[in-house]
Amino acid sequence: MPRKPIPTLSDVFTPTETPAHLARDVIESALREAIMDGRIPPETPLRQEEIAALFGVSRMPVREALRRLESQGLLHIQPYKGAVVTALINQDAMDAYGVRLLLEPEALRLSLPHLSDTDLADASARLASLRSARDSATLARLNREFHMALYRRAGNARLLYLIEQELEQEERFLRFHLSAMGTGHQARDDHEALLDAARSGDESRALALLRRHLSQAEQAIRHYLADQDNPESPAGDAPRTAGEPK
Amino acid sequence: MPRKPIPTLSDVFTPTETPAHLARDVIESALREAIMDGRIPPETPLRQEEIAALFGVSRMPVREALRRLESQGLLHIQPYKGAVVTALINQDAMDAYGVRLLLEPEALRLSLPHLSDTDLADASARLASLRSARDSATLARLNREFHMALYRRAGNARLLYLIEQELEQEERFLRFHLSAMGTGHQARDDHEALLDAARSGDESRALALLRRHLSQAEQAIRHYLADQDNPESPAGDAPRTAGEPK
DNA sequence: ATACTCTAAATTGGATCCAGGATCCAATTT
DNA sequence: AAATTGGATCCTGGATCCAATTTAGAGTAT
Repeated sequence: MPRKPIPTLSDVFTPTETPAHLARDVIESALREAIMDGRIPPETPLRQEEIAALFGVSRMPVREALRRLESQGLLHIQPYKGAVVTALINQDAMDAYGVRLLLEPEALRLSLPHLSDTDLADASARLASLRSARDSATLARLNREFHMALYRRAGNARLLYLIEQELEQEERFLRFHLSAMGTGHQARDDHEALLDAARSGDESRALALLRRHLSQAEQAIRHYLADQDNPESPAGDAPRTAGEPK
Repeated sequence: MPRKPIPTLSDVFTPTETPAHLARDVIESALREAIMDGRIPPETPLRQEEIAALFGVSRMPVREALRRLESQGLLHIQPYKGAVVTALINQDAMDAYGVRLLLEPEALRLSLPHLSDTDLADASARLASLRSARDSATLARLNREFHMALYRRAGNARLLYLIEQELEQEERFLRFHLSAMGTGHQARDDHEALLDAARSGDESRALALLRRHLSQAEQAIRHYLADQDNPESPAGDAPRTAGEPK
């Protein structure tokens, strides 16, 4: 009996050459999903035996799944000590915004002339959903999908792959911290203007808007992280990662 | 007597950061090396049992090593069919040059003001070695090291990581095809001029040279690949490498 | 001879077992 | 009481065994 396949967008890059539901693939997808949407918070140690029991398999497929997740940067494995979920975006990882400021405008520039009405409608649909969505997880996902919809026709698979990597990292961060940051409306206006520029095919305006949007997002996160590390107004209590061992 | 009577053991023993030589890590490194320098050519199927026997271990550490190499893009694994070494740069992978044309000039721009005499000496040393090196493997490696030496001070770890990834792919390709391409001297002049511009801190000239260098390298490889696929003198041709099975 | 079917060998996926390192805790020492 | 040590326990790394799948080959019918 084929189990319900877990829809992962990484399937976009691996053209579903794995029709069989191998345990290791099921576990890998499930763990990635769980890590990405925060059900498994950062710093959580992953015990092979525990996961194996959870899925009703032996430790073997778990081990192979963990190895792959490590290569994808979601886990950190130390010999004889095990795997822990990697931390979210921190000050060091802010470098990614510098990279995105290079990659995404170029992707948009390449994609703009080839965007179809369907593509624009897809992006618009995400925006509409963004307005009504309440939970951070959905908001973060829609944000990524909106951006990718605009870049989709860039015609450079490698470029799109790298951008998606960065966007997934941001998504994971936003799922955790978006509500505490409270900059959703800011980004919404940016998105509206960006989509409008894309619709009219105004390249220079669209690129300028995207660059500004990314810069502001970087600044927002940078300030948020700085406040986390050194809270000046401890009114809104920062949910310090308690990390209670289960 | 203020003299310490007994030196601490940490002074006696160098705190080596790599104490454990796990089989899977040894195998992973060995296989990557072998794939990168061409001892295992593309399209080669890798049999777990064969590799295990070669290293005198069981299939288990081999399997974990293969998993990681797959995530790193060196292998392609299909369920129940096994792992094959991925093909080298092909027409599809030329996308990478578009990405490099974005990333590397930015890295050079960021790095240029902070390059020390030591960094420039390192780059110069690579150039000197490039002049005397004969085999493609060494040439390809020195090419990568020369570029990275110039970018080293960019101060954006993520950017440098991505560039290194792309350079390693190119290195792997060049180890195979550099001798057949015969464009080594072309690149040498580019490198000389680039290093000169970097020495004088002439940012705009250095960036222009780098962009031209990358564009020409892309064109050289593109033409080479086109000739491979569609040779002007169709004599006894090499086995056609069955393109996209789509 | 060619195409087809079915079987056996080859190969990978997964389960179970054992060994070695890491961690925690009590016992001993200072 | 604080620190060190011995050892019990947990967890991971690797080996071996069995199951599932693919592939190659023998055999048969057309």
